[in-house]
Amino acid sequence: MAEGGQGGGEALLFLTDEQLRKGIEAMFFAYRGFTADPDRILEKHGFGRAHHRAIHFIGRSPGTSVNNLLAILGVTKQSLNRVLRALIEAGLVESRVGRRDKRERHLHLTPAGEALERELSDAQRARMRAAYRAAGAQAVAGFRTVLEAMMDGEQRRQYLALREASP
Amino acid sequence: MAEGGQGGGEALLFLTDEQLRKGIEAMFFAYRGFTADPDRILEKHGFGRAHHRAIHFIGRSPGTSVNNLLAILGVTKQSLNRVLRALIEAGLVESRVGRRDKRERHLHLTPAGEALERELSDAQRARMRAAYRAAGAQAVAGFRTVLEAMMDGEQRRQYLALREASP
DNA sequence: TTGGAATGTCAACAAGACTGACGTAAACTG
DNA sequence: CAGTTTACGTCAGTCTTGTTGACATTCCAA
Repeated sequence: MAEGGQGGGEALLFLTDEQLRKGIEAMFFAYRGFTADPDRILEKHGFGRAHHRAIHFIGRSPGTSVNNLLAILGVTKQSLNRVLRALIEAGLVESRVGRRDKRERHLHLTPAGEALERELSDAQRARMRAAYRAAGAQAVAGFRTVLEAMMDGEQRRQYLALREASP
Repeated sequence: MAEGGQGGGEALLFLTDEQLRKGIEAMFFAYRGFTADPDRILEKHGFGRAHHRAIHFIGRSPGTSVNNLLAILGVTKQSLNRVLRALIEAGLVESRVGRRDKRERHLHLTPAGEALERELSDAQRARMRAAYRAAGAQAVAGFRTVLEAMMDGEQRRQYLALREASP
């Protein structure tokens, strides 16, 4: 179908409500699959999704400040703080007082934190890899394109900022 | 087009960890965008995401049983019951005793429930439509293909079952 | 130097998930 | 027909993760 060439075929785009609804439901079910593996691992360690998100983005941007993490995660600082405290107590995250600005705390994963990060992202990558393989390269490109278009402006800005960091 | 993605280029599929990570982060940020509009509407009415999910799937499959809804949503009956009770009290959902099997309750949206369902799904469809338009037809196909591949087997079964209902 | 802004912490609360136990009515089964 | 299973509802208690509000510390600029 849609051999419209990479022109992409705006012309072929018949968007019935039913098709849109399928997209919505696909997001719902796929997101559950997307979080299923990490959830199982986290439970073993007594953590939840909030901890996963913190670990992910600290691992992604070592030395990030609490405020920066706050902006990415879109939660209140009090909520993040609880999560962070648990991770620091468990010895997975280290919080270093800023050298230039002592109000800031710079966050890093400890070796144990890196190990859990790897365990979590290995699982998630394995699922993503399988899905990508099953779908093919063109599908993958389309997948990313639609997801980016679905973000709010601010979210897309943050997403692309992460992208820059490691192109 | 799913199979082997013919032009799709399995050959072109270089799945670096970095690329996979981008896909993971895209899911994270896109899902936030995906739920942002409904969340705003729900707040006005004093409901949450859990209510949205129930409303969506009742609207999708009118007359569905509690047990069926339970399976789709993947929560406990206690959790669903709290949500359902609120929706029934608010006059958005009606629970009818089954005719054939009187143990069952068949769930329907009232006119008010349908109105809220429409308000919610209009918002969500508008975003989905904009994303689809921006991405093009091929991207849309790829998007759905990858999402389906990302589901667990049971989830995919349920997703496709909904699909059948209205092809 | 002093007051405001930024950063982070502690405390209390709410939503929404969970488990476990129990009750009722209807349907099924030997 | 008696006993078991199924479908649903409810009460009670816990956990995670979000929320506000109040407060301490640090920096910076008037």
